[in-house]
Amino acid sequence: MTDKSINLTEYLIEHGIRPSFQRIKILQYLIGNKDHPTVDDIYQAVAKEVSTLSKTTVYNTLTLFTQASIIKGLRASENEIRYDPDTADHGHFKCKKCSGIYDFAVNIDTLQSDALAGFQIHEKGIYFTGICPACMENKTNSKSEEETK
Amino acid sequence: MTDKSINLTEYLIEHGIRPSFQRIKILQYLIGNKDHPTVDDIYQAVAKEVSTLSKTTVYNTLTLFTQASIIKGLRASENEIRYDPDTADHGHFKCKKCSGIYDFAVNIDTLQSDALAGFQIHEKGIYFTGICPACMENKTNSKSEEETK
DNA sequence: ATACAATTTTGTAATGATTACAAATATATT
DNA sequence: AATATATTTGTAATCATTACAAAATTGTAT
Ligand SMILES: [Mn+2]
Ligand SMILES: [Mn+2]
Ligand SMILES: [Zn+2]
Ligand SMILES: [Zn+2]
Repeated sequence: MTDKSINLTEYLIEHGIRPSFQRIKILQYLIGNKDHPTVDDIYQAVAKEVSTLSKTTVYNTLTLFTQASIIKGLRASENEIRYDPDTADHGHFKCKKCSGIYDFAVNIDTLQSDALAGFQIHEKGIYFTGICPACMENKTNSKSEEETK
Repeated sequence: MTDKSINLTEYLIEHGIRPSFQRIKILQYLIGNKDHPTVDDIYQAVAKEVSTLSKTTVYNTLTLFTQASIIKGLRASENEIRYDPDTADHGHFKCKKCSGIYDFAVNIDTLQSDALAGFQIHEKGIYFTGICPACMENKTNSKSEEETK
């Protein structure tokens, strides 16, 4: 779902998900924020619009969306799951300094040597870590203390 | 760290780690069990030999070993970290049925397209999930209920 | 529209892995 | 032996996630 013109309600129905108010708002946020937000990021943001929102609903909804394969849960961060509305195969680079998570294109098919013959593959996760270009130059990057917790 | 004949004490010293009794026992267990054990696996096993062992010591030691790059922490499992004494680049396949984690060779260099030019890469994690060959045939695999929590 | 059933949301209470912390123990140095 | 340093241990937080049941919403049948 990259096309902004698509109707979110229809989109959910097409994937067998009843389009409740909360679900639409959460999906809307995800599509508008492809920076791999955490559950709390999503909760905090959507709660501003839906004041009665429960974090449990966010968890429920994300699980539902993930099962319907319209989003993907990422393990790029140590402690928490981050979510990605881009379900196409791509790699994730996590900067140790600024904690930013960058997408990167990757030719996953070249990976599939004969090593996994006989295995039925469902998901392919490519996670790199290191220092991003911005943090490489900017030695005095102070975001790390705040965010890396 | 594949050669069994190597002296564990010397090995730790070479990597700047003081070879305490607990550390040697934990390293010994890791080298002898390359099935990617959890912290609790390691604790339960080593505690049989070192009855006074504290789980905190296991955590401390694993962090120390990881920082010294003699082992690697894996995020193949959802909730818990698993540890691998094989620090060479290789992929991990997690079977959703039996929860087993399989190593697989992967040509990681072919991945590095120009997408990450300018990024300083420290770690490369390749995590696949799906069904392993054994579980594909054996439809009535009951391990899943026990182990998958 | 009303009554009933099914679904969704919500709040609160567990769970469980990891971390923080300080006292106790062991090891190194003088 | 005395003292300083490093390691281990036990217990108490932390914190993301899950479990659960009541409340609210929505769908369906009269
Ligand atoms: Mn992404
Ligand atoms: Mn491995
Ligand atoms: Zn950065
Ligand atoms: Zn299996």
